[in-house]
Amino acid sequence: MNSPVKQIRVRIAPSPTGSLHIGTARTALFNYIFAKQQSGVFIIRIEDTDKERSKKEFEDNILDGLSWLKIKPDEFYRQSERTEIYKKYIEKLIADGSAYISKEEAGEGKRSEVIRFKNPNKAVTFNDIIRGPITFETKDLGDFVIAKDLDTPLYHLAVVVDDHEMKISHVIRGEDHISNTPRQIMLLEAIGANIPTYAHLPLILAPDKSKLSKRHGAIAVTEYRENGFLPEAIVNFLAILGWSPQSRGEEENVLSFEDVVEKFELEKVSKSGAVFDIKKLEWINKQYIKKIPQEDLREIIREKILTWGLSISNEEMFVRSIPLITEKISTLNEASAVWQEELLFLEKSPKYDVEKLIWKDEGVFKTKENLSKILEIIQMIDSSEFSAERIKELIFPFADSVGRGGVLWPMRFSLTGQEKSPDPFMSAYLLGKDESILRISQAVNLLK
RNA sequence: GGCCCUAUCGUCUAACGGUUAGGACACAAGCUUUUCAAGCUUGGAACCAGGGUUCGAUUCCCUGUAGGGUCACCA
Repeated sequence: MNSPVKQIRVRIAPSPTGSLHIGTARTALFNYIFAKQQSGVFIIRIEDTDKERSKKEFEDNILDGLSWLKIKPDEFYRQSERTEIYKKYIEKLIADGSAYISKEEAGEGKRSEVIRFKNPNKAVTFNDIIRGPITFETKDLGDFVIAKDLDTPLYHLAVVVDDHEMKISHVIRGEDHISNTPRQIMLLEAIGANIPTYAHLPLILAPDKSKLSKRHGAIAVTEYRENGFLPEAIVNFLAILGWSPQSRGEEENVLSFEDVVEKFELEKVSKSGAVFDIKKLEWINKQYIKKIPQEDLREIIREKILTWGLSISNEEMFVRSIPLITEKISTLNEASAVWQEELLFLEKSPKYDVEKLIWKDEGVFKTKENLSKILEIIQMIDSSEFSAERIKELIFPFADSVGRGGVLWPMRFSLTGQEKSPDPFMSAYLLGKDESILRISQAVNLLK
């Protein structure tokens, strides 16, 4: 039989009982990448059959997060709106003897009747794309419950009916679902459905190698957004966590979404769990920050600084400092920290103890002399060519002639009054010629 | 505990029987800035153990060990 190429249809099936988990995001991403690559259809299916635990706010959070990561569904469903469909299947299953109504021990607020699947007790084997053949003996699974009643389907039933109705071709999900697969295959067979192809992704692990969970800190995608990570960086990081592009020695780490779609191979996804390395995420994020155009970055950084309740009093100094800030930060939020800690001297005139101007045992007189000479040099520089490079070029010969420490330290300190700051030339450039002259003059006057 | 999955530097990984076991993050050192970062350069760092198969195993098979997942009227 010449079967035509089957339409690829995949889905991500989050249950809205918590915020978008980083692991769910990765599963969604891998499904999305696979769909894009195979010209398939990507479906988001909200699995909200548990009325007690499902919350609209979580559904919103999940959808927002996915949309922020630019993972957009071609089709969207909500299980709570499909009760009638499940009901038909449950009735059919009961009618043909594949399921039965079971009387349960009443007590402790539990129901007295549920609907159980009649386990045929057989060996079920499926061929996992990532792991190869996996076999289970289903007899120890028992007659599991598939619904509380005709109008209240449970997880396995709803998944199976939907995967069938939605013609899902590939089920790509987390490794924690491997043990659910035999139950679902038996149900699929019972309703006469095709068995989709399965691919179980390795889990994302915490540093202690256990499944990543709330107690390990940030796991919600929205938290990463709030902490100044870029969606492109998260997508890039998640894509190479458990998968790496075919390489000839040199491995590429910074990949655009298009690159990933082009190079991705589901069969090449690794089998073992991967520890979530925040340091690497930060490094990747830094690479993406560097790609943002200066003007855009300026406004993003401005917004970050202002929302932190900090002020920007001199626009020119602020604009000049953007490349420096960009170079230093690996998340957007760090911009405010840099502004507050290392660039505070741009906001207010330095206040310091006079002795701190003196480098080691240079002495007051020598320091004053050096500072005066620096002042002289800076005054000579034309405002139009007042750059860190130019200042350095002119100060260096002098500094080398009398000893660098005695020149560079007082220069930087008189300008900034801070223990930590950019180097003296950059500090002078950021302040501008006039302000630099003013601050160094003040330092000269303080030295007596 | 039963069942299932997994096993290369600290971490993410490359290698598809023969390599000085490669890269990235992290780490260390040097340079630079005589501050702190960033940046650049260099360096240290791994095949879980034992049996097979083979001329030859990190690679294939088995056993052990270790780690993980899962055992709901949750998903």
